[in-house]
Amino acid sequence: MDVLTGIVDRRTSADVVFDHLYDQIVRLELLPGTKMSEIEVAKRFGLSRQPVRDAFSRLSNLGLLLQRPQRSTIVRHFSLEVIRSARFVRTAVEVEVLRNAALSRDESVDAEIDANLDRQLRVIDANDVEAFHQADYEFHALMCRSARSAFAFDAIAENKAKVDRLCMLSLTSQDAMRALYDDHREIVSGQRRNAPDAVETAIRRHLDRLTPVIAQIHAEHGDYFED
Amino acid sequence: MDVLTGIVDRRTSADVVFDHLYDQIVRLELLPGTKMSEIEVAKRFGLSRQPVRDAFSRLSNLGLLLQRPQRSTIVRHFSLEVIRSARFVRTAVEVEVLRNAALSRDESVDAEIDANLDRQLRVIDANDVEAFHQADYEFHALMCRSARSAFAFDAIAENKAKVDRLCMLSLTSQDAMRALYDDHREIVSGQRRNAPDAVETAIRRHLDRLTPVIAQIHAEHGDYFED
DNA sequence: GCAGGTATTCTAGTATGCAACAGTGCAATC
DNA sequence: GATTGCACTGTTGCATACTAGAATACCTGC
Repeated sequence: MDVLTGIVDRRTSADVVFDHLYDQIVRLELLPGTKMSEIEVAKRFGLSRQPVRDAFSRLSNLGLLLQRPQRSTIVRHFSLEVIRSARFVRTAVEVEVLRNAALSRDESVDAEIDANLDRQLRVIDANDVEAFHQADYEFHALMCRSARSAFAFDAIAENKAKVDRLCMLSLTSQDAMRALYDDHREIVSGQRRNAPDAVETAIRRHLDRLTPVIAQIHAEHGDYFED
Repeated sequence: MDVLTGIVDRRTSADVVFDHLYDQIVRLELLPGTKMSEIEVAKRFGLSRQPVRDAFSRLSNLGLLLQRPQRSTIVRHFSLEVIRSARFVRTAVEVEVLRNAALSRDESVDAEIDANLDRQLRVIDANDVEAFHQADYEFHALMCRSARSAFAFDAIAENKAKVDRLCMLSLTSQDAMRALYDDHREIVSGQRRNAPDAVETAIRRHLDRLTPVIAQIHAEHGDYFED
């Protein structure tokens, strides 16, 4: 969001509420369908309704809350449609980025990428899922930088927000993490061999790995979905 | 935005203000850098500051306004960086859409596409720039539907908002419109020949036509830019 | 005449109160 | 016993008032 609002702002109460709720929603501490009253949240933070209203409005813009006039506001359900759309865009952008990166990359990022891959390996051995997610996130950011398209990562991150909650439900096994890691390696390898086609195949397969996970979550937690 | 908020809501005062200001900003009736006082706008609409605040907040989220705490809010300047990013995403999504469309398309949309192309030709002859922009917009929406990826157009439209104002400054000549029309024809032709590579080349050239236009606008209206 | 500080006047952030509307439960009637 | 009407409660939308910070203009001292 800072990308849009520009200048780093003094932190306002509304910001605090926003960050807190965002975190709770994405971590699924607030489940889809949960009723959110402005008054109740205001009380909880010791504030008036106004800053809470502000925060609610922002969360609605991100698609995390559903505000219905004169009716209660609820934590938005997952939507297969929205997820599909977000993944489509993400795939499109990643493919474009990596194609660029395979044709001409910024070699000064190579060392960071190697270090990141090493770190992935370490946290997989330690079976630290949280850390792996973090490293994965950074990997894709690094690839954007490598493609001299750092800005593209904003778009990826934006779409990530719409899918992130869902990922909290996918208990990542060590094998699954290993598969993702192998994809990463293959992508980097293809990039360094200047093999755009190989990279594209790899990234598509990489992002497709989420498909069965989503189907499984939909089957297990149908009540979290609106469709 | 309806995609995010879901249900069709009763129109609120904040909605009215939002729509009105959005329109004014995109049409460049409000120029980048214009100071926007909540109080002043509220007076103009005969409302209190609250709904105006709401509208401002939404416009900030879209990157059209810049709210600075305790300082005046202004119409956001163009940013080459933001434009670059938006165009990158747009290109990525369009390429992905059209590649799909070239591989397997929904033929039931063909007739609408043909009708749209005819309309483009007519409005070019009439030199109706506004109508051409509209037809162009619809063309790309139709191509998304043809690719069975109607949802992808949301992403395109979203990014369009960031660039749309700028297009108001590009006085489109009949020749320029004709060139765009020819691109459209070539894209459709490639699609119907199942020639994804030809389509990709065409769409990239198509979207690249904006590059010199932007450079020219930047040169002529440097004061509208923040960089 | 110039520089620095202060006071004024903007701005936005927040608090509170009122109005309008949706949902719910109870009661009265059929 | 079922159904309909009504009042009540809870919700958001909007208005107003107050606070605090930032910019500016002015005034004073040099």
